[in-house]
Amino acid sequence: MSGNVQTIPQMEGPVANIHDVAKRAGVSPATVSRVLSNHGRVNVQTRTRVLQAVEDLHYIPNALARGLKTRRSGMIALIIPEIINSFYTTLARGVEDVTNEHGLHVVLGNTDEKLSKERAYIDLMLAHYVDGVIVAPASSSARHLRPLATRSIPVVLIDRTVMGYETDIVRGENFESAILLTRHLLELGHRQIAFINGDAATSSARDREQGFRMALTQAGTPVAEELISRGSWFIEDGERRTTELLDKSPGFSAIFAANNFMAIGALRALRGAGIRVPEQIAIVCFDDVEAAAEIEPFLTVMAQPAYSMGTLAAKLLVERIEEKFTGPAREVVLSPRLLVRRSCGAPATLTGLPRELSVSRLATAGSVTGQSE
Amino acid sequence: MSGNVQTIPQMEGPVANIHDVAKRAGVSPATVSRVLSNHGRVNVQTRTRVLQAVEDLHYIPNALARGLKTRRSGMIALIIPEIINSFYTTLARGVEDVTNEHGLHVVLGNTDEKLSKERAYIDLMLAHYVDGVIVAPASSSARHLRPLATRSIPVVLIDRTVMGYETDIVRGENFESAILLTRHLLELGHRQIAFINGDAATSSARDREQGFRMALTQAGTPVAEELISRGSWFIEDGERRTTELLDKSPGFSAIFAANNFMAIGALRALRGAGIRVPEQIAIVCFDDVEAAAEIEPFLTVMAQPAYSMGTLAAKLLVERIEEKFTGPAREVVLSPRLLVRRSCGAPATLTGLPRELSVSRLATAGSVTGQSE
DNA sequence: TTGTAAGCGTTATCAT
DNA sequence: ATGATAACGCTTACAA
Repeated sequence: MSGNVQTIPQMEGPVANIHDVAKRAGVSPATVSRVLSNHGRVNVQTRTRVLQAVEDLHYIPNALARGLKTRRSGMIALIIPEIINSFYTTLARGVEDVTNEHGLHVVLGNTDEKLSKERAYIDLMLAHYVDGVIVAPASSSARHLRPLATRSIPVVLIDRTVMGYETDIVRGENFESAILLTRHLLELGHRQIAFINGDAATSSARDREQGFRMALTQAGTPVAEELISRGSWFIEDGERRTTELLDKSPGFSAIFAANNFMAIGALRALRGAGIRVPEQIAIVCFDDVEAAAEIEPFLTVMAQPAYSMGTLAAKLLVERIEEKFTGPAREVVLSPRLLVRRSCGAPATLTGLPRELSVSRLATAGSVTGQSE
Repeated sequence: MSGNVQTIPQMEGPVANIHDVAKRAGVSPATVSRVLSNHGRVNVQTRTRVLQAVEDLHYIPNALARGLKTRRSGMIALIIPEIINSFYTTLARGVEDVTNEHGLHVVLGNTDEKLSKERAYIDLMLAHYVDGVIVAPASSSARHLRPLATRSIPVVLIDRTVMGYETDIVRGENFESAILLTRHLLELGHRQIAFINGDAATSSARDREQGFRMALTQAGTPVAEELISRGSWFIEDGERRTTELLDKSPGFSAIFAANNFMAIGALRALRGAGIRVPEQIAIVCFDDVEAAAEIEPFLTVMAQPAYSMGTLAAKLLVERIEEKFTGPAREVVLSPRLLVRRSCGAPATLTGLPRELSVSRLATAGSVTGQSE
């Protein structure tokens, strides 16, 4: 096995272009082009000759040259902030399944929640003339999205809003869902609830926090500012800030984490401090923790329909790309589901339980007034 | 909020090109090009004038035109089979972190374990003249990789081998690791072990199965063919086949799942059948189940160093792209780590436990003979 | 139905 | 140090 490896550039022949194919098929480049892009009608005889030549020469049309002419690439960009978070990857699967049906390819960019990376990806995609962009923005800033509109490249926002940029958006309902999730804790008797929020630069963080505050206010429970912590969406930060809260403002009996990752971080912190979950401190969060929940039904979560968000966003985008729809910006708001799971404390009762123990749906029209965004 | 949305193509101005920039800066297009691609030397005065014009016009160089000329795109493609599997996404993070340092952008393609999708992505990337490709192949087929070599586009395989194509590869050690993992079960007293394998078209599936067989043989335990099941790598398939095994060949006391997803599927199946894990049937698997393990230390796994695999593969690729290394194909084999976790059965003992309870490293040079690939 | 030729926006070569 | 000019490989009027 080791030893007799050959060098890499095996058979470094010249790459065939459309002229080579034309010559071999005895036609003009224009005809080859017509065959390959299915435009003008072409004799079935010559068509097969051309296809044969394409085959023989392993011809792959140069997408750069083609795009330079047509200003289209057949690619759409999907830009997400956390590639390791299953919420965004299942969403990506949804996008993919729809776009592939329309002959479009998805290229994915991970921004790591950094505006700078997001900007770089947008520019990259812009420069490559992608046909459309779906982006879950790392912040509410929209300046870097402008050039897309200028070039009339369709954009669909997903999961998060931005400010001052009207475009199609598919997102989860955050405000009322946060109210419900908070109420769930209140009903269990919790009064001192810590809120571990994500980056306040994102709309979802702001909406969820407002929902949290509203629920407390409605219940006549004072909002303890010292129990509200903001930072980044990552596991590590959730862990750090939970530890911080335990130090500075102990005494809370529950934690509301604004996403799944921070909930895991909080869990780590509590375990590290020798605190049992949920017996001593309960945790709930937004977004599901799929695989984890499979292994042990645990953590009550407000699960967003990630896959559907992806398919819907993709549909909106494809409609724009194919110009089936040219109207004003649309907003699709999907309702998360409250999944109440049992803790690990009572393993005997787990066997054979259905995977979702309890599901409550959000009413589409909420009772809360004045709340928008 | 609802109502007064404007239409999308706000400010659909013409897009500036290099001529516009040149005109505004009072220079020739060639000079603009020189400034932006840092080639020939250019007067510092004119340089700033050019950059000012670029700024003013929001000029973004057309990557298609540029690539058409230079045959480079500044992008590398990363093609993975399962975007929802954290093994591949953490690997992707590793790739990203290294390539970004070198000014290269990663575009990611998900093949869903389908050769057809992999082929489509390779062709797409080929057509777009990516500077390099890292691929975790869906099968051992290599035909569709040939054109990459023809165009001397560097390729690094990751996680899985292919047949008849010599190129750089970074992979986990599968054979001996499977032996160790099997031995772990044998030492716990298990004799009837079911093996839920992934797609036999992938090298990792074959190697892991061979390791499994070898461990049994070495221990003098007969290999029960009816307990070996092959199929796809997905959760659902792992679940289906586990149920099948429970039906047709009951009596096993442990399951060796060839990856994390099938282990989750197996767990589902066992739960569905009212079987307690690991009290009645134990499960071990390849690849970690990070988030899940955070929530409840569970499942003994052979965890591969996904992030490092990504960084290493990226380093090899960058070396090829920058032509720092032009030698023969290299093979990097990383050793997984056996993480022995406690089951959920004894929650009282969990508090404050370190996250990795026990770690054993593979010897680099194994004692097993004749085994390669 | 097919061929001719111009042009997409860059970069590279050659002058100046 | 900078400018003119010819490609790069394709598509698309327009001609035949």
